[in-house]
Amino acid sequence: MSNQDQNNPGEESNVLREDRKDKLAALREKGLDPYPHTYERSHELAEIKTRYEDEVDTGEETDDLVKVAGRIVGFRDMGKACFLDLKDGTGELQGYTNVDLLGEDGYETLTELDIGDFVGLEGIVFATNRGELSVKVNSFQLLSKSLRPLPEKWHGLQDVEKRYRQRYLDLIANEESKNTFVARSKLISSFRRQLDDMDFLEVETPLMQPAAGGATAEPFVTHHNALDQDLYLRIAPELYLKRLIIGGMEKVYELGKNFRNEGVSTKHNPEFTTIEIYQAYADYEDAMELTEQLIVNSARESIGTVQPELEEGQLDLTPPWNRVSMVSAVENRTDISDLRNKSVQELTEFAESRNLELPESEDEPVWGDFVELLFEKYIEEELFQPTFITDFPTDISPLAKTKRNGEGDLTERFEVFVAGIEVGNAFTELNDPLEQRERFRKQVEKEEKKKDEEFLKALEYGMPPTAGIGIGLDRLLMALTGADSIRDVILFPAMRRKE
RNA sequence: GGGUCGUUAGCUCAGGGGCAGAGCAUCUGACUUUUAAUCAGAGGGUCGGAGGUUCGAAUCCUCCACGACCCA
Repeated sequence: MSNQDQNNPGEESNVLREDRKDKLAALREKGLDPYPHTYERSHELAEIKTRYEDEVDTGEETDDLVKVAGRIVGFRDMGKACFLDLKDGTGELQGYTNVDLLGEDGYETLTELDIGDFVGLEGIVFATNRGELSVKVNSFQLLSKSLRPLPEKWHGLQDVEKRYRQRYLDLIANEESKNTFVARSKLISSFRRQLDDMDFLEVETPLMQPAAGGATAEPFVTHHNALDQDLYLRIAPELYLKRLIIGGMEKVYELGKNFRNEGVSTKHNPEFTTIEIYQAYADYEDAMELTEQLIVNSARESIGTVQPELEEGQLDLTPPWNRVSMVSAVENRTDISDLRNKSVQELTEFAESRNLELPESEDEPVWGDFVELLFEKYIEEELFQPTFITDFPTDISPLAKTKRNGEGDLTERFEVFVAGIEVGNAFTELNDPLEQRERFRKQVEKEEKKKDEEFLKALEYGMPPTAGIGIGLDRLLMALTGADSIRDVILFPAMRRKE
């Protein structure tokens, strides 16, 4: 058989779909509208379950007439009586009917419906002889004809590629997937609600920026035709949010996407969602408390617990969380002592002796690169219970303020790890404009100076002491649900185009 | 970017040189309280694509596409 419909090149064709198109035509011939505009339902399916579950005994009928609607996901025909499973956004409910209830014609029309079709059912609530709460259908209406078969109900949709490319099928077939994305939605609204309640203002800063700053990452480039100017999709909102602090908006947050033109992996999607929070007159100690609070509450409100059972064991988010300085973590895990006084030369030799290599870079390696390398190699994955790793090297933290006790090699910066995943990064913001200028100069020797000049200008007007927090919401959801891949928490993850 | 594995019916999967298979789904028939309904029968395939080896390729080889995992 040809894979292309004769009249519509490009349109897929198979026997199952042809059957359904024939049924669609037959319905129209009978004068029925297969795609009516609306249907007024009296209850959602979960409402009926909640209300009647304990009230109706096996074999008992109520007098309550209800109208429900949803997708047919199961059908059991017994000749002159049948059962169907109806699914709506809230749950599933069984419908029962027979020839006596619908008449010969009506019954025949009903049994010619397909799994996947949307219908409205009207009837009384009752419980079958087996005790299953059901609707005894005395009239029904087709609400939308489905032309393609759904994935098999028992095994669900297993094909990983199809689950990502056709997420709607995944959502229909795999309950856990649906639950993950419901949790995602609740997680996001929880962050918003908590911050709003604390009088933070939600703000929006440019996604398209003349220069992509605030982090080290490869940006996506686009072009504005009228301005005849290249623009970059933001890699972080940080530099704009600090301008708002400078402008007197003392508590702001932005929840949205960042874009990084780098590899795709189980932990990286080219677009990902973060929340960045800035608070004037606060420091990184305050940021740790706020981070704990936000994550604990958002876990409770999204996955419904602060002690989720994951494959690796039970995660316990109850504060306070462990706080370990990065240097001491590395010292304890390796046999390096007095790490802060080790030279780049010594650390290079140590790394070589352990077969460790720094990621490729055009810049000369600095002390902090090795501390970070050792941390990532030996400690990061072991951090199952929530932990703050504090006091990052200054030379890898260009936007963070150095420690207040005068230790210039370290900053008041932390990252927070949950279930072995880095979910957040925060610091006491560097607000000394001349020092910031110097740090940028060291950081990007070659790049054009203009890049950060507007931000430096803003800083020179004066920024109050400020704490900033960034939390990766995809990563956080992965940690809370035990997802192995970021694609399992992003509805439509980036995929290569397929012919 | 490199390595390993995968791609067979709508879905879930067997089959690894000799006729293209199973379960579910679909279609036909039976069955008026089933629930992975049951029973009997039938239809459904570019075996991811292209090339090669062979008397013969879903199967072996090469290249390509897409995906998963690991490494960078």
